[in-house]
Amino acid sequence: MKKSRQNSPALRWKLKGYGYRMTRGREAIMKVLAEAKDHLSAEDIYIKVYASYPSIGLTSVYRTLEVLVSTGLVYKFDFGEGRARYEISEGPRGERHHHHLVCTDCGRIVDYTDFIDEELALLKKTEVELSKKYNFKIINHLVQFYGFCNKCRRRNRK
Amino acid sequence: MKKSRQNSPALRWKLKGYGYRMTRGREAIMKVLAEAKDHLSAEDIYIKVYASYPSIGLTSVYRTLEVLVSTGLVYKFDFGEGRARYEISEGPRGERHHHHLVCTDCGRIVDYTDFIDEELALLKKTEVELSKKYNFKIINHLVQFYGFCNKCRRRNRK
DNA sequence: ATATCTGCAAAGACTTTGCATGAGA
DNA sequence: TCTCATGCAAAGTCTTTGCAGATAT
Repeated sequence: MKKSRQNSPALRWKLKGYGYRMTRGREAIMKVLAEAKDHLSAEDIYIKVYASYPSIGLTSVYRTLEVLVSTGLVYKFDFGEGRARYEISEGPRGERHHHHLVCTDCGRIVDYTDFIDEELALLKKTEVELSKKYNFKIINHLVQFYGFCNKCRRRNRK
Repeated sequence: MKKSRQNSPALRWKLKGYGYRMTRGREAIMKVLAEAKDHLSAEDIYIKVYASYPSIGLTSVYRTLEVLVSTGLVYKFDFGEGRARYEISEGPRGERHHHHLVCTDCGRIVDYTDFIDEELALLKKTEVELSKKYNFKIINHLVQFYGFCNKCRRRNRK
């Protein structure tokens, strides 16, 4: 059974649960996100969807992403490239939940899940305390490390 | 003694140490950053500098910020507003080092230093392990929590 | 049937670039 | 002096908006 067959209906149901209509474009976008291995930009998604559904418009990609991000189904990231990147969410405790290592030189991104349990435990604890102290309802967190990857370090003697 | 008198010369020295020339514009920008309580956008900085040095150009602000960020003297943040915000750096172990709590509704940002020690200890440990495993030279990290602040939660019943 | 959603074109917003002039060391 | 930095204007990118037509429920 293909991944898309597992994920799309679930996402589909979720979006409808939020009161949104399910359209061919939205479904295609969600499928691309569900199957993506990388962090895709809006244009990346547009191109991928276009291949199987050429009547898609870039505007719809942006609008759908806005909806998906606002419902928490998708994460939006900024890796300092001047464009946003998107990634399907499985919640901060989901199986594929990870944090990022970003090379500030070439933009390479490593998803890491090592030590995630310990990190998440501390983040959860911090979250509880911060919620109380600052009266925030915390929904999500972002953890990224920045530095130079192997190649860039060698190339620049960093 | 004013804060600016403490910080500007230090920053000044540092920039020169990287081989850059110290100009009136750069000094003014650094002074504004050193005295800032908030996270300033390029335009915020431009406006503040303009008040005392009207021959400043927005382009120079961008160019100076690029230099300052590349040397690590200033942090660049994205809080999801479509524009970058800048903040003076004292390094990840500096006295004023903090993490952020971001309201995704109104954009309000809280700098918190609570529990920072424990967080930093774990981050440091993670950093060491990640460096080893992925061959990265880690320079910096970013930790942000996203959610709804008190006001927005009430307003929207979140 | 009708409230939503869509694509297209245009606008908007932030940031970067080209180039001649000006200024630091 | 001579390289580096600056301002201005223009261009470049990504993203959002207006609107008439199409679509999901």
